[in-house]
Amino acid sequence: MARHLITSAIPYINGIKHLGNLVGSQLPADLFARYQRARGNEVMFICATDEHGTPAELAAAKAGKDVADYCAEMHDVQAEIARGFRLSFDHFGRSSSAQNRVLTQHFAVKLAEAGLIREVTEKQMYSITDGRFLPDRYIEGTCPNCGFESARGDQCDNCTKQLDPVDLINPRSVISGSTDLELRETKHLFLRQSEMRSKLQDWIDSKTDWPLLTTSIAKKWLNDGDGLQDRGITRDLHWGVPAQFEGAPWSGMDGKVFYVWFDAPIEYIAATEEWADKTGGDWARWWRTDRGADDVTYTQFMGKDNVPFHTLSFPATILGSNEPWKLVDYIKSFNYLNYDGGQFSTSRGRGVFMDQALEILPADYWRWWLLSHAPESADSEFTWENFQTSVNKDLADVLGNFVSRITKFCRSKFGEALPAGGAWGEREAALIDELNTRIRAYETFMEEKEVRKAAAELRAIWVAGNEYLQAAAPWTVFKTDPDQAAAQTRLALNLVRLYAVLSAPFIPDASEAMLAGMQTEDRSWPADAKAALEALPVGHAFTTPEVLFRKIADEEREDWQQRFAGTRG
RNA sequence: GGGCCUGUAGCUCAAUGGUUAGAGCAGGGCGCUCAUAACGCCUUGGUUGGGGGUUCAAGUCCCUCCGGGCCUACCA
Repeated sequence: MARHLITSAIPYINGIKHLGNLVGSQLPADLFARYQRARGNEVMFICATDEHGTPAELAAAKAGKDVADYCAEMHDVQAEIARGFRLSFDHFGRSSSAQNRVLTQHFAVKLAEAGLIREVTEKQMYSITDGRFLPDRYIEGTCPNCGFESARGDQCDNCTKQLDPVDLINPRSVISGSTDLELRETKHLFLRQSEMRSKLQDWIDSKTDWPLLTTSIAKKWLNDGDGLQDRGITRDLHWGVPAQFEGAPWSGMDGKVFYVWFDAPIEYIAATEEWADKTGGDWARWWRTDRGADDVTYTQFMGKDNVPFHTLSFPATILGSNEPWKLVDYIKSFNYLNYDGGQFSTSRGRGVFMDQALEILPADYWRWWLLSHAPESADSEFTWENFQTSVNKDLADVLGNFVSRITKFCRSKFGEALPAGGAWGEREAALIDELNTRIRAYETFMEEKEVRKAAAELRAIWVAGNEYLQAAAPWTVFKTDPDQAAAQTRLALNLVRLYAVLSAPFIPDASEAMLAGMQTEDRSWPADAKAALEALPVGHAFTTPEVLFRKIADEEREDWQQRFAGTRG
């Protein structure tokens, strides 16, 4: 039995994520996790909320809440929504956990022992009114290049020129609007990634089967300009893992915390510890190659914005520690999902957010569309028309109607149990051949994390059932040869169970509904289609399920189109 | 500015340099009547963004121009 460690990029705590965030990491990770479990493999599927950083502090302040309370509340909200989408995490952790604090500090010490931490004193903008140092993006002013009045400290959105906050004319705090800014000296810890460059380069070069998107971003960072740069791993914030602690090999870091991007990936490990503490399980056999993790296959899922941190920073942390931690084996990255001619926008409330999606339709509808249109090779686009068409055609007509037509046919002609009599012939043999071929193809696409191709293959498997029924025509055969019609009907009812098993990673609720209808708990993966189509024997009782997927009407679609065009309300 | 990705049928997407560029949806025709007005079969539709080049052979490789997108290290 293979062992799969699967992590999804951890969503930021600040607010509810939109469908683009979902399809970029959590959903495909869940698909893979469910598939591996269905194949009988041992799976540890980890996700968490990424809770530290400036935006969390500001969002909490805006909500008038203590940041810890705010994060706890938002974590529960996100966890509830994740359950709603049937994301099957073994554990949904929190980067603010005690386990992560200990582990993050541990890694920092190990990196320091390896000579990979250096202290840097630099000058940064401090807002006296806000009482905090401001990240470049939290400073606005007039662009010295083009005169644009809302240029950010890092870049002017009008002329795209790269800026430094000190370049801005009349700089002000984005938070308070205050112009009471000054440059202050501050000391930070830097991870000497430049020292790790050739090691990381060799590692990336060895990953010839990774998505182009993943390796090209990594190589860009490795080779751009002077090559991989050292990176600050601390910040002047209150909310985070304290950078000064008992046993720290440095001093003068009081009141500072580790940068979110240092502690966030470490949370993958810490979340597994959280899981172990909760369940009594053994986290080390997933993460320590000296403690049983050497046979683990580790796959990460993320949007393209996360790639540099997962291909370079986090591996630098792992490798630099000189400890036997499990390193990622495959990084599946995704492009962005756009919304109806533009981008999803959290700030402008443009697009569909996860909570809203579930208010409108059940999880499976969204899961199917998102996964079958996953932005793998390029950015892809959500349109309501496309969504409506896919749901109505693929789910309602092809799959749902198949279940409906065969169960109702059987009920009316034979009653609600698999009828006896008849035998299979050439047509059935041909179907079995096709199914075997397609199921093997489906497995291959799933193993390769080719999400859209897997979805297309699954759909083709559904279509094969309709083709068979149409060609066999048991409703006609029944008039002259009821035994033969019974054999055909038995096969088709077994197809329903087979479809439930194969479709479960994509549409778990519908899969359960199909199994419930067939009154079986048999979820065994079809090693051979012939055997799978004999799983439910003659006389096995079933119930005719309710409509599996309802159709989306034009009026509904238009209504939603209006509702989600502008501001979230 | 630099780097990367991308442009293929009306739409969404496929195609290790190798038959006549393929699917789904939409459109047209036929069939079926078990079914959620569902299903099946057949079919229309392409100067592969433009131009040039390499090659026996180019959607695929090279150059160039045009369009779309992302990243560019202190948002996360």
